[in-house]
Amino acid sequence: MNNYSDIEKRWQNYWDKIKLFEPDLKNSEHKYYCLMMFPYPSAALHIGHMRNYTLGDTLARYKIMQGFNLFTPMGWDAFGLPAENAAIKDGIHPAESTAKNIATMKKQLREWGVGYAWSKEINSSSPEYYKWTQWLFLQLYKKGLAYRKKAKVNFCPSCQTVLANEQVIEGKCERCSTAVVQKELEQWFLKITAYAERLLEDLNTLTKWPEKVKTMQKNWIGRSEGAEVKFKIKNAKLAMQNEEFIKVFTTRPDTLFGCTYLALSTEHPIIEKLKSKIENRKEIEKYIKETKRQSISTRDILGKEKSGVEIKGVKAINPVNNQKIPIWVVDYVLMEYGTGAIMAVPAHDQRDFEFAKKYNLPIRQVIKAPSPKPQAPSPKRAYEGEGALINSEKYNGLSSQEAKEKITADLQKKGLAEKKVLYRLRDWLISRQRYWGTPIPIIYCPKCGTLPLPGKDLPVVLPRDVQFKPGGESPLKRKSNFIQTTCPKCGSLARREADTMDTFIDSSWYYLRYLSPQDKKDAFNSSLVNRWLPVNQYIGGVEHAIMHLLYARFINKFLYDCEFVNFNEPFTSLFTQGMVIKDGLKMSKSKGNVVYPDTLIEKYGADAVRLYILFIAPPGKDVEWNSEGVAGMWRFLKKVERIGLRVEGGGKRKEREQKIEKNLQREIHKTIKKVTEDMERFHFNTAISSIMELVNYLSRFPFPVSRFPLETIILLLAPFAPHFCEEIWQNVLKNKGSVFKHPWPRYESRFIQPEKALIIVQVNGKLRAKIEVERDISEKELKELVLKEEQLKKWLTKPIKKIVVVPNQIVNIVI
RNA sequence: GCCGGGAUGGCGGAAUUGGUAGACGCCUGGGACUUAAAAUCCCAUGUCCUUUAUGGGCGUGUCGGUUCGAGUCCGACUCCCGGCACCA
Repeated sequence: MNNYSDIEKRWQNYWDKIKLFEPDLKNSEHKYYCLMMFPYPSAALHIGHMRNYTLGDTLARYKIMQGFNLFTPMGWDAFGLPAENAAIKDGIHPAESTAKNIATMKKQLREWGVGYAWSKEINSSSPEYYKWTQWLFLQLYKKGLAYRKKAKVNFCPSCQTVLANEQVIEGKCERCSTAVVQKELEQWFLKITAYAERLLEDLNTLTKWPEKVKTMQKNWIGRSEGAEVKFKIKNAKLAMQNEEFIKVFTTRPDTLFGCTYLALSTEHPIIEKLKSKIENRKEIEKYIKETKRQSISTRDILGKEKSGVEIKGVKAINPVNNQKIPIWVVDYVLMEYGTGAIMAVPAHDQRDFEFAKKYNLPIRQVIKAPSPKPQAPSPKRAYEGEGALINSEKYNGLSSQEAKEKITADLQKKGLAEKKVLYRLRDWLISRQRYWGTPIPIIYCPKCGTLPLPGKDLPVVLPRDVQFKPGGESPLKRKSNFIQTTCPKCGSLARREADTMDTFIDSSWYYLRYLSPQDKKDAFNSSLVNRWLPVNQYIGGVEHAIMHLLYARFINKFLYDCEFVNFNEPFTSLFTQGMVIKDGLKMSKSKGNVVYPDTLIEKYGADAVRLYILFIAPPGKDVEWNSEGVAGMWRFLKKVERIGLRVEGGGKRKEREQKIEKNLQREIHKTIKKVTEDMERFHFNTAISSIMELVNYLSRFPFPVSRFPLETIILLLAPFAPHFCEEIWQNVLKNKGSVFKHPWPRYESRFIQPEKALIIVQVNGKLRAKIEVERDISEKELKELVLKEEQLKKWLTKPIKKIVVVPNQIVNIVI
């Protein structure tokens, strides 16, 4: 083969013609829904993308050969920030650039031999799709799961625009370097917290998800059991009747006696309330102003060194011992989590410990670590484990567990504490002050208030004809014929919501739409969806482990509760692929380290590149890209091709199989077994290497050989190198029909078992000899054989203490 | 800062359950074939020592532990990567 492009195109057209990837959706028997996370249509796809899609395609082709009724659709997560930025910068309409990118990507996917059920293609930015994203929002609204509240955004005063966290670089606007400020806006939220417990609990049912993803989700939801404790505020001027409290949440009420100060978030409302009593008001106000976060991102807030200022003139009363303790305003307590205030226990919390050291606050040990690891709070660390209470008056000697119960119960009697379960998970802020997204179907009427758009009026169409200003303010806001509308209830002049939705909503339900992308009546066809879902295999980047996968699970559960779907979790099995790294960084256009596969494909063919990309590492791991090895895969395919030219004649496959030489027979069946097992666990790299071993074995074999070994190799290789294998299968081996319509080969165990066993003989765990013996001989016989071995004599210089025998494998002599 | 993951030759990696570390491929060196080149084939290729036949020591990020036996399990640490709620 020398003209790859022609041969590859021919087979790509052939697969179209035989509808290899077009499923029969009416028949869901033996179904296999293989789903790749749909991509954002960025410019051209690079090697990193190619890795993801060949991985999915290889699995899909393997499943076809196994006889599954495969459904593997593809679509476009087409709304989002980059297209809008490009529009602002270059004046090209997002719809235009998106369409162009999609065309490029489809062409590339095709050239790679990556097949999809293109008749089911979806695009989240088309009105046919986002109409139903809006419908979904209305369902959530109807059930009280969508609500409005104030929330902060990054705002660039110079560009007059809201910035994404990504656009804030060290507190400054990425476009104009102006210091970013925070702005409070009324925004829409989805009540994902109402599902916190179920999202957590049902992780247990996801047995085919990677543990690491489940752990990350679990920690993200962050369920903690503890108590909310009230600290009274003392001030000379504060009368008893209008007592103020500061509430804190703690998982460690057992350490209450070690609490030596309270720490408040800079946004805690009590500061404003106590204003008149604070002696160092100026100082506090100055501190709050200075530390006013320049970014709303947690990593910026918690990533820097902690600081704080003591509030003078007021003290808090520790409810367990009535001790007066200072109150500090600090920058390491988030208003969003818990009560916005914490009780600080420097002896038993590392952050508090460091803070106390810095500002010379008292550190009081109240928990004694259980021996044998006596761990007093050393000069360097807090002891964060549990243990026995000390310095805690009547609770001394109790275990942490007992003390938690008892102290909480005692405080509860006095109305000073309450048992609580707290989640770290926050509600999902979905409002975006941007153009290129799904409009939120809400109308604000001066008389009737906030109203959902009636379903019959959907979709709220995103106006095409808008102006993108260099400043970057959302063009929807200025589009008066979009904003102005009439109230669906009273008919008076009303205003549309100008914000659009987070694109994560688009991607939280798309897997349902694929079954009926042209449906005009419903978002999805429940009866089809219930037969074809949950998705058998979901494949995507590990960077989506938390947000996208949690949002999709949440929306699915919501739809389940509404009885639109009858499955509780959308994705049965999840595979997270690794990233392609170049020069130590994730390959991405913004980092300027992308490698495009096109020239490699031109030189070596798509199959060699596919093979190489799957060969260099297991698909779950990150891999550093180096184009040099592609040639090796090309050589490998050439070698297979040469064997193809030297096989002999016809006969029935079964007969050919019988005639084969015994050792070759064993190698073939061993390889089938190995490749099949590797396919199941996504170890495509070792699957390929064992096919290579068989090819090496065969190429050293006296020729001609019968067709059976080569046919097997072609079948095993077909999912990886589809064009090449189809060509050999049909045009060299002269088989009728597609190689993918031929069943995946099966192995027979009886051919695999070797007669002899190779025994590794060790002395004190070090390899000293290898001997071949009959399989399954008794331990006694084996020991005798081993001890007779000449080459061992020189090692057995001391008396033998013990002999460890692992049958058919290893003998370790301990001297 | 917090959560999750990773580290094995010159390079990508293999070793699936604690049992021969380095499969397979790349790079590099040597040889065969050839008028020559390409292609192909063969050999070598962790490292050090003794050199020559055998061999032996060391070696899976660092330090320590468990075990007859550790890349794999446990503890502490270092560095790198992903995520941290408006990139998707």
